[in-house]
Amino acid sequence: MPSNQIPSLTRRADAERNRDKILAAAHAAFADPDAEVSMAEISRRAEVGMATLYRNFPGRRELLEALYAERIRALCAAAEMVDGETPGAVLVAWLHQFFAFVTSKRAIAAELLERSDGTNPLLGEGRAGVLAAGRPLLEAAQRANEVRNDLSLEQITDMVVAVAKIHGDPCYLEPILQAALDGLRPPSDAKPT
Amino acid sequence: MPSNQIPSLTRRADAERNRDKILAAAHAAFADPDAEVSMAEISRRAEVGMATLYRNFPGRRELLEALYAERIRALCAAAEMVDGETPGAVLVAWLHQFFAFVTSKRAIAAELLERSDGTNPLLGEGRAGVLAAGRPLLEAAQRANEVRNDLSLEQITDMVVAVAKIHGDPCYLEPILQAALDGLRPPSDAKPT
DNA sequence: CAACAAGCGGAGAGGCTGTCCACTTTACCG
DNA sequence: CGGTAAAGTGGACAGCCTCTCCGCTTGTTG
Repeated sequence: MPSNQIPSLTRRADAERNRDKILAAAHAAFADPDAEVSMAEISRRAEVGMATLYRNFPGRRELLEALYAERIRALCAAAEMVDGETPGAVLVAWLHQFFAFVTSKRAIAAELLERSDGTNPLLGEGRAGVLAAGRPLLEAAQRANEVRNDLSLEQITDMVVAVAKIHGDPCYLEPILQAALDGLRPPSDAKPT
Repeated sequence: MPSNQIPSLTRRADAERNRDKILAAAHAAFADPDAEVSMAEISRRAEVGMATLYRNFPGRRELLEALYAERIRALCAAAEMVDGETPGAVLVAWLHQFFAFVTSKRAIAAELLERSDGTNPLLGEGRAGVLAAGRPLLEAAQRANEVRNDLSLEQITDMVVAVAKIHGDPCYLEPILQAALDGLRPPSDAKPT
């Protein structure tokens, strides 16, 4: 009697197919970093009904998270692999990767990493995962007195995201990021421990 | 025959009254810096029809500009009055005022000072005026070699606006702004002229 | 005071997010 | 192989948004 297998694991084949169609359509729709694509648009492109879209992903945010979960995981993994001469350089290098990720999918990433706003209590792996991955880097850099310690990782990532959200081509953004990251260094009179 | 006076100066009394009602209602509606108020909401609060609202202000942006034209003008005027020990300090002081303005009316100011996006060719006095007012301060600070000169004023104000748009209370934002403004200083090996 | 145009309200077009439910399709079991 | 229950589906719908249009009201002025 094989029917006692967990029913949720035996999803119907067409449901699986539809989920894939949705992800594929969404991927295509968001190819342009600045594209602002509506849920209705995605359901149209995927040739599924709204209900199908919303059953697979309870809301817009969840769809975006699913779309970029992979890249976010890569970003978290990168936190353990970046290298640099000093802890501060490591942190900065990782923040550059983070910045590149956000700008590459501006519209989505910005939405995904937005602060919770109080109304949005938990936001899955997106923000939390990135924060967990980066925290050791910040702590090391602060211990080495290379980064001011009146800043939390949340504040730093918020700053990087904010810069990434500025409209403009990379040439325009790059010096801004440079300046902002330079500002992470202690004000030149801080003391260790 | 007094009817040859410019017609647009002889607006009907009720029209004038309605314009005032709209501005008053909008002011009240936007009292909360984070309020996101719709045009429909404003027309409801002002007790006028949509048409009246849209005849007075062709679009949302124009209404916002009218609402804050005064404060923006004050900000421009302030550019000539701030003082500080050095040109760099003057610029930073003015940027702090700019920041305070943006955060005090986050929702509106962010929208008002948004880059044109290409689709939005001219944006009146808002952005342009602020830029014109601040430019001398930046140029002075750069001449004094207190601010890196790979940054334009647009880039700097965009950065400040970006930080101001981060959600969070002042205690959260303040260190971020501090860091970002610290980063304006030349990378410590720049040379004059 | 009457005529006319300026000004008005609100319905409506077309967009969005997200919900709901009658119907279709699948998977399992005899 | 076929019947049936339940999983899955589509698209209409509600309620929001911005902005437009048009027939009626009302201020102004000779």
